[in-house]
Amino acid sequence: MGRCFAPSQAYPPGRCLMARPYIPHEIEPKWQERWEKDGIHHADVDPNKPKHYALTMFPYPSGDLHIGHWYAMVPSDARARFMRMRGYNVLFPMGFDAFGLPAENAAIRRGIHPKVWTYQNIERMRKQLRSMGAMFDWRREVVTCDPEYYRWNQYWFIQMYKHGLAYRKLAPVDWCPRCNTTLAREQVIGEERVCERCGTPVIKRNLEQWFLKITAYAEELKDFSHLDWPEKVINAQRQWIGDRSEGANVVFRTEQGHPIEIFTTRPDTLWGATFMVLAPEHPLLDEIVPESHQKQVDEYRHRAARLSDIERTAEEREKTGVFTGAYAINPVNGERIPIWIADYVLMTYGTGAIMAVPAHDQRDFEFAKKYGLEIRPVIFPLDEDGNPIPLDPATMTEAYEGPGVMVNSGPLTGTRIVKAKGWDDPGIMKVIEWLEAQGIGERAYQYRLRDWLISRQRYWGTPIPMVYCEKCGWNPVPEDQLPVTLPDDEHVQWKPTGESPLTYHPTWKHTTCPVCGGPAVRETDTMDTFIDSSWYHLAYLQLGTLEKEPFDKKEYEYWFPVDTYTGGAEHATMHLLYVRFFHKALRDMGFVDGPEPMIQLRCQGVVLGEPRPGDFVVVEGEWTQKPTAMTARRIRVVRASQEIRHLPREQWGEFRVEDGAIWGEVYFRDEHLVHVRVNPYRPDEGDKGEHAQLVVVTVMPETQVEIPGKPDAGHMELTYHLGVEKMSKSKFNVVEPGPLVDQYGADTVRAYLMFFARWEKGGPWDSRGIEGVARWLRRVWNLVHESAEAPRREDADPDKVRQLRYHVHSTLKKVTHDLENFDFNTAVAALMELMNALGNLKKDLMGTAAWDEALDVYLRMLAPIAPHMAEELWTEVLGKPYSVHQQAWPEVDEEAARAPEFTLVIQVNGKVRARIQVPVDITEEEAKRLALEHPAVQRRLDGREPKRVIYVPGKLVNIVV
RNA sequence: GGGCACGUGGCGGAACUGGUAGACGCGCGGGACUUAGGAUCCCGUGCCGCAAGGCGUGAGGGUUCGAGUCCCUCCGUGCCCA
Repeated sequence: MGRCFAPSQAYPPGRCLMARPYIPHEIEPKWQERWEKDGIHHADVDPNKPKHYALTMFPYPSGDLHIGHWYAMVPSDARARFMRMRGYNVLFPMGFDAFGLPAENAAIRRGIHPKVWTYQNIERMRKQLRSMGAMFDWRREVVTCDPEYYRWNQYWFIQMYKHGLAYRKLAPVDWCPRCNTTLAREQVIGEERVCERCGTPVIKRNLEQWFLKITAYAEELKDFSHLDWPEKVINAQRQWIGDRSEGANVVFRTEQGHPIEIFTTRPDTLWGATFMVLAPEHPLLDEIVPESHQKQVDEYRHRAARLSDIERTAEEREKTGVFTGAYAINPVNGERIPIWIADYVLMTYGTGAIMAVPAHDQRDFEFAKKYGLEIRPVIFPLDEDGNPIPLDPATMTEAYEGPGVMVNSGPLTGTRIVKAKGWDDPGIMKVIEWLEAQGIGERAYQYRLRDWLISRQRYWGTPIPMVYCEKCGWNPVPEDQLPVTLPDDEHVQWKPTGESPLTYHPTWKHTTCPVCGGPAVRETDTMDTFIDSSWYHLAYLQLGTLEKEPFDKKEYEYWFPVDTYTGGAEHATMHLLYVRFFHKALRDMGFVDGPEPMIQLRCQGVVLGEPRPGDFVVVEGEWTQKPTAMTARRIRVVRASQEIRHLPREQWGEFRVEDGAIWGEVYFRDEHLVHVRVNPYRPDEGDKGEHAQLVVVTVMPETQVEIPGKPDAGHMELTYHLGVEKMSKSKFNVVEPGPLVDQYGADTVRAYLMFFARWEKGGPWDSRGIEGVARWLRRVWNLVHESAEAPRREDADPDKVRQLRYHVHSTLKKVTHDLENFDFNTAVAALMELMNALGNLKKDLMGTAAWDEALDVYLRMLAPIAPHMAEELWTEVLGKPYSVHQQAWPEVDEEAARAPEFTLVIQVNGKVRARIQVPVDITEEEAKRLALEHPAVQRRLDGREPKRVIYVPGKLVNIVV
């Protein structure tokens, strides 16, 4: 019988067995509409069912859904579906993280309003998301740039402000002195740190900004005991938060009386402080530097402002600094000590000022040696008998940072310092108590974690709901006046100023003081967009409007917390930390409860671009510099290098220079040049590219370019060599899901994304591999169609039935286990394997009851992975009750899943010598007997007695000679 | 410089608590069916060897009856932090 290409509508039952081809775009939109219409993905509170809140990170609406979005969301969807089939009431919502910079940049560059740009993108991405066939409950969608959403950002902020968790403080920002504006971090370009627009070196400048007190939760955030999160993420957070350093805050004063607070872990060395060091951007410098030193201070500040924090604090770097001409008074002994500035002190770290004790701190020691500052030991180490060993500053080669006894320390002289670290050192504690009694210092601690700076000098974000009045200072906007909405009239100007357009708006910022009713101005900065994603998991818990409440209390009580959260690990120290902080802050303010917002976290890997070879070309032309540069007369693509590489080596051809022509692979190309690599790349011979010889070929306007199949091609169409790299538009290695879905259908793309790599690992995309998955699904499609037409039969061979049921139930067991554990690739592999087994058994069993069971189980297992095909085959082809997605996950028949026999491995001295099939219930004696009798063993035993015989039930017998 | 991962065929990857290395798929080789095929189906495919057999999880060492898996040293790659 020939192949029958009847279109599906004309598919006549009972004829043409393999007739109906699998055409995904005929079934996928159909089911998507039906599911939508029937609301089968709606998740509603149902106290009679166990709940499962599955959440996957919502996308930024950048324009188009990337393959990375699919990679993150599709397996999450498959697992949510799996959980639903297992009897859970599953909530799987979706929304858009819609505030952010790209929208504003589009406004600046193209004059399109960020709101218009964003909502257009959302519209497009909604459609694309639907094409995935995921079970999102769209009724709960949230869009963070919607005033109904961001009013709650403002509400939370005000609550935190009222609870002392939000405060305002001076902090440095990057500043372009030429454009006279602040710059976002991404606007500062390269190692030279220049302004992206004018190329002027960027400096740091202080600005009043809002902070959230995440450090108040540092200790609790380091407790991960309630979380089932990847070790990698936990480690990153732990390291990010850092250890608590315990010490004291001590207030020094300048000669003029300005307070300078410092933090130290070694208050016991206070009497050895011989100078102070301030960060170059410390605001006090504007007041205390005398005229005589102004110039050198300014110069130094200017230089320091250009370095990154990492460069400034690198340990190996030599410390630099200058004297400010000002002096401070050491509060413990009234001594006058010089104030220096040095770039290794950061404004963002601690208070931006340190006391320097060169005798007992290595960095201070090096600094003092370099600039000839006094080194005064105030801790002497002790010898074995407990007698102090005096330190002589003249002969010290490094700071003494260890324990000992305090000397030259006024009333505390003689105090023992045991550990030289932390509050459990009684000596240090004694010093702190003394400082507290004197009113010059107090216990304090610090973490590596800094408070969360949320101010952004940008338009497209949540306005910070604070108002400043000359008389009353900063006050929150009254809650009944929320939301403070962004103005979007014609007065908003999209100037690339780096400051929020809100500042320049003629009327927006002017308001009245909520306290005195007098004139006041609004905060014109907006919030960091990470605020938006810090509580969106709560916002999904509503069916109506967010107008009255941030989430529905009943919904909250049922659904919260998130059971499974999926997304990228790159958010480890940002979003994933902020969301935990937010939860804890909200909990302490009485809005939510429980230790953590997201119990289980799983992170997908990254889909990298496909490695690809460059075109193989023959270039004819004239050498301009033999043998490294030539001008091309003619460039001809000869064969894909992929093919070349498979040729035997002797056919590869060699580098030819004598006749003005070269043959090689394109490694790079731009408008004027093509780089051709003339020694063929031979990875299979260990060639890592070290013998590469590149010829730079200049392309002239009149150069002929011949690419087979492309008549009018120019040299810009030559493809060039690309290894495994992140996908990026400029490298042309971006895989777009749209065309893939058009070609293969969403189910195939879904299945391939689950199959091609371990989900948590990711890896390079391989466009050929998808064919294998497509073939598998087509085979399933054909098999089920064939089965539907097959005549019934009762003559099943019991042995074959046993085999079939073994395959079905052992696969079911594996797939269940794998989906549970996010091992999507092996789940798909198991289904492929079962498909192969079904293919082998079909002639014996198709049409029997056992066969029906097999297909039934198969389609249920397929449903989470290829939802459209499973539905079509289940409902339409087999005529089972709609919908397959509302069916229960099948139960494993443990009896059937057990193989009747297994392969017993027989080893001699740990090396495999034979394998025999034995029944599963074989006894130890029997197994050992069979092993010892085996000829392969006898031959090696050669009459000797085995020293030992090891038996591992169900596995092997190892005979030790 | 520190921390954390990882290193398996030509390729992507399997291998649960140490127990048959290479499941599944790609690619490749052969065959069938076709006017033809890049469609479909079947067979083969870690390496060496005609075979018996030997060798194989980055390199070297160790623990063990037995190591891809555990321990040590080194090399390489990736990510995070400084």
